[in-house]
Amino acid sequence: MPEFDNAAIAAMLDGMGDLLEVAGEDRFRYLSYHKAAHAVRAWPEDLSTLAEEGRLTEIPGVGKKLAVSIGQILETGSFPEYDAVKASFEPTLVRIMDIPGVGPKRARLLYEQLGVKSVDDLETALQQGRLVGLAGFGEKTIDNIASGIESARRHSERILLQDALPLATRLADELRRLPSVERAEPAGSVRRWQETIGDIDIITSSKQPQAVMDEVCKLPMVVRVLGSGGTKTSIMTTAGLQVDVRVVDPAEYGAALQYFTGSKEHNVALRERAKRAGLKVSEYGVFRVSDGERLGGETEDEVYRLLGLPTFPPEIRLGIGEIEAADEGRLPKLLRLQDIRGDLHGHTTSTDSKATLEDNRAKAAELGYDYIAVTDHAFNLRMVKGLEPERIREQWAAVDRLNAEGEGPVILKGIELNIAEDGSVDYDEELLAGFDLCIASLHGGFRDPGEKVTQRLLRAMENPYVDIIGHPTGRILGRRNPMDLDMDAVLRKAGETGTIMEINAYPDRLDLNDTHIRMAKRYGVRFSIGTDAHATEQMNYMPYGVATARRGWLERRDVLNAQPLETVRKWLKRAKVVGRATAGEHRARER
DNA sequence: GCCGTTTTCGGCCCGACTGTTTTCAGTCG
Repeated sequence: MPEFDNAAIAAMLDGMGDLLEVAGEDRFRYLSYHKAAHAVRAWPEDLSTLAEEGRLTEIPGVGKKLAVSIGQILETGSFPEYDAVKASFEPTLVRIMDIPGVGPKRARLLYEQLGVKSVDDLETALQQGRLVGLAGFGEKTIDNIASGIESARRHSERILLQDALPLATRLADELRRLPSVERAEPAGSVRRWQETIGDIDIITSSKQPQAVMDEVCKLPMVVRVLGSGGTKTSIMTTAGLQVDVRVVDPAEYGAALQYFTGSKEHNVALRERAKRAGLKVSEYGVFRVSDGERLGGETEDEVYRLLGLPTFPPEIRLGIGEIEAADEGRLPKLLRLQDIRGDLHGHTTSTDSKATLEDNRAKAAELGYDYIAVTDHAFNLRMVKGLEPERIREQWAAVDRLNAEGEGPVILKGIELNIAEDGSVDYDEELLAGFDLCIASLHGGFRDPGEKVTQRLLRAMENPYVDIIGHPTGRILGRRNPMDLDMDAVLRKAGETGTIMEINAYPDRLDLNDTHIRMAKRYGVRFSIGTDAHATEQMNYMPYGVATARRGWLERRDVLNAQPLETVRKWLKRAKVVGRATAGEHRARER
């Protein structure tokens, strides 16, 4: 019986919601499954624990019925209602709803009339001309579905934030320079610093909307104009990314920015709350329901203020309880980029980086850091010339020389250890004790059974010289799935042993992710945000790590490298071991 | 299916576009 973690349960609830939608069920019934799935996915505790303690209904959107269903998923891997719907409709059928223009009604019609069960089936039916004459399928609709299949295939993979954010920022800058434009900002998932992006949204305000739309089409980065109307223009850029630029009246700018920033779930929660207060929120402003009067919407601050709420940082607009937290005064004071005082994960030319120790220190100085750690690969990672003990001692001597110069950020002697099959790490204890800090990471066995990789990590965390676990789940966005870890056990162990969890800021890792961070915080875990730079310019990745931490509701006090150097040393596990040994030696000498 | 500072029943976010229609359903964000 495979274990069902929160993500797996959420996926099953979403699947149920999709199938109920195709089945023509009541809208609110299938939405309740999606709503519960969203809450489950973000819930910071393992649902198996909640189930044991009978607390499943504490999750918003999970009532008596769904609590039973979730219990059944945990025990049997499914639940009867899901099995029943699956018997009537092919689970692959829901995938055709990913095609623009195909929703539940058309999906069902295609299934019942033509026996279409998948995207491939649909494409075949289309080529054979079998859609012609189907009720509600005119010529235009059929054309749109044909191009929809193509674009769904092309856009199935999402773009890394790293690729989307610079483009969105540059485009907003260019738009702001246009005489017709008053304000312009990226909205959507880019503004929320979501790890991957579907498409880019830019909001502009202007008194001459048509002029803005015309200018957008003429921008140098435009390859093709996909569509342009009075309020929205869609373009394909030279980088192959689709961008929607919207223009609104200056008085509506805040409401539009708020609305298009989302997330959808945040907006729904916001509107529900507004409604209870006799207000209505839309992309045009905030209105009083009783007389329809518009109360405001020129700025985002105004929108939130009218609702009696603070302006939420975009990163936490996820609809996972932030509004309730604000009402109860529980909103965190989020970590900021300027709180970061150093970077504790980075490599040099001694192993597989393009940068030298001096390069890294110079870059750290440029970034205004107080300290930096060199954490090259340890011996057992042979493919990148992991360091032998002699070369470590050479590096330490080099670090001592640079630190003795007394200029620039302090360099800490670190290492990125490899966690072996049995959970042990490189080197002997004496050498390990000589480092200022040790990161330990898994560099293989990513597809091993969950039990095995979990045990490896747990064992490593018991090691008193392992201060930090690097990129804990091993995922690489778009290329490698996270390991099948029991994250609840891992993060609990981190809390128990005082092992710091890394938030790897490398844009295709962002590992831990926001959900795991919230889970870990409940166990009192502390975090280190490291760029894992293999070239000096990659030290610029820190904002991606900070944004991930913010999405995980972290504050300055949760983060190791947001502390002064003395505190960094105190938080490391070795402060106890090495500190105790030193104190012991000291006492011995006194006798 | 969930939920309650009007409610344990009757609601459940808001608006726009498109296409195929004669007043609106389906889809989307």
